[in-house]
Amino acid sequence: MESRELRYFVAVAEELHFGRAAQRLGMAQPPLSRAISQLERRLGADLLVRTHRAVTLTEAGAVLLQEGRVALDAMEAAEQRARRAASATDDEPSIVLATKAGASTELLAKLLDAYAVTPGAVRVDVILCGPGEQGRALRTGRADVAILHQPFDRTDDLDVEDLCTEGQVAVLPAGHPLTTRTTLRLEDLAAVTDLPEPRWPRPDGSYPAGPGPEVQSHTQVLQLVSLGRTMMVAPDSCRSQLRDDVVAVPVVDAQQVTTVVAWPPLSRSRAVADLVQTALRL
Amino acid sequence: MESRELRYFVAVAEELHFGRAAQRLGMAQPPLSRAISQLERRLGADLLVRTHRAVTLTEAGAVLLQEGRVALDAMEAAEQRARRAASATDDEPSIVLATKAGASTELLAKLLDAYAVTPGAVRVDVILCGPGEQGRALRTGRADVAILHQPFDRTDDLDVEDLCTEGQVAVLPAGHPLTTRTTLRLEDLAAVTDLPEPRWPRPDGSYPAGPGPEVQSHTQVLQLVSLGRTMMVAPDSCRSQLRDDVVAVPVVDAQQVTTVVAWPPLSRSRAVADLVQTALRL
DNA sequence: AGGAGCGATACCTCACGGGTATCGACGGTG
DNA sequence: CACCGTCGATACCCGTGAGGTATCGCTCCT
Repeated sequence: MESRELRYFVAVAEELHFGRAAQRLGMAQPPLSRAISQLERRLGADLLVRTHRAVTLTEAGAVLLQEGRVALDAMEAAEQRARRAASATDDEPSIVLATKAGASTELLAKLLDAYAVTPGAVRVDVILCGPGEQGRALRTGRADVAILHQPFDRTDDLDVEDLCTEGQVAVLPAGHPLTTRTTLRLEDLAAVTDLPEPRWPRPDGSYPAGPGPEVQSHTQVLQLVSLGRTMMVAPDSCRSQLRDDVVAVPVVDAQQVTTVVAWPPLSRSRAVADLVQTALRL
Repeated sequence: MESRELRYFVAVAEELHFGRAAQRLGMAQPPLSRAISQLERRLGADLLVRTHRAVTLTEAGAVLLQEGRVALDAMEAAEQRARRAASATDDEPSIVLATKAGASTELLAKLLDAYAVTPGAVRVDVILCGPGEQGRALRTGRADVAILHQPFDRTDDLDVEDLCTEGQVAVLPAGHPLTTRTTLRLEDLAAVTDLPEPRWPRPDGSYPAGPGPEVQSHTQVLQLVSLGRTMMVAPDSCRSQLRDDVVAVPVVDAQQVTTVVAWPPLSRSRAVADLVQTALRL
């Protein structure tokens, strides 16, 4: 099986629509149809069920989608890591740390400062990912180490170490009725209809449907909160970066959030090991 | 990057010789040369250093070799698992267990018997791998679960559970001088020059160089031992299957061998979970 | 009944993957 | 020191197949 065929299949399996998948792949629909049926012929198995109205996955298709994503990530990781190894030979070596845009700034700053004075420290590039995308950055080799948040991020195929656990707060516009409370419960938030949740972009740049505003950064969200256009639920530690026209109220029954440092298994980078050690000492 | 290019690169990186790699890939050397340099151009990085006398890996090449093997295994795993999911839809479902040819027969028999009476048990196909190849069978999707042996098999990217730990014995022809001893040490075996270690085939079917006989199965080895042509070091439990014209003598300072059951992370198969549970109860 | 939506089919084109022949650079050897 | 053997790169040719456009056939909605 060629990776091209697998990319095509994953696109169709995700979109469940040949036309849209072809568009996403930047090609016409007929060759895509043909490539998929050729793949099915080569595998000797049906992957998709085409009823004229909808495309659905067969059992084998579901398996190939799940395993295929892993394989494509591994392909991309191989390419990225080789690229980075090459540039490390020319320039100075460095590692890439992935974190959620705007999260845990304080912890991260402490970590980077502490690591910078470690003997043998290398440059650390920080990339900001959309929520839930840090793990993928690790799996595709765009990052060497990541800060992520249990239980939101999948970590089943990564090595992790816990850093800290904290509760969550609701961030609301100053003057909102709920800001008079000292604590909130999830049901209180569910009852809030005038402040829809913001919508973050998907990896491909498109936005999910919904009533909330489209956002790209945390500062943007805070601005929208202070304008009374949205609200946000975030870990306690975000309070240190809040503007004074927004109010944070603890949500007592929100899930505890554990901040963890994660890295790909098999990582044999000295710098990553040092950085993790530094993180654990904090 | 296409998987074809990666396969080509891995072949060259492993052979460190374009001609042999091309032969292994079943193609001519010039297109292979071209494909590799095209890959290097696309990555924007040199992967190989060609001195007219030898081909060596650059730093980036070494990274791409390591990561590329993982990625190619993942590609193959996706294909195999999809194939098996398809055939499971038609026929009855089954799982594949990989084990080393001829090892732990007793334990395995007990395990299969115990699992067979478990509610919801499915057919278990057993495949026999060359030494050290069970892990690869898991990683490439040819097997769902494997019996392997620490510390010989790599398990860093697999989930494992220990089953049992035992010492090792040297299996010698009856009448050999060392069979008068009740215990042996590794240095005793190293001093044995008349009985070379057997040579097992590599995954590609070729044999490593050496003085020992080429073998494909354990019975074959036992036959050769009884003929006084070779010797073997194996876990204690192999004693139960020995012919009476060979003698097993404990090797007191040989590494302890732990038999483990292993499966790919992310495996969400009910049958695999049941089999592992059964194994742990033994 | 008509039209819109969507995947499959038919057919064409050309880029590229793969083959053969050959070159060029080096190293061992008589 | 000239010769040859080895090995990767280059030049050139050819056929396959990936991708494009046009169109069909089926289904559902109005």
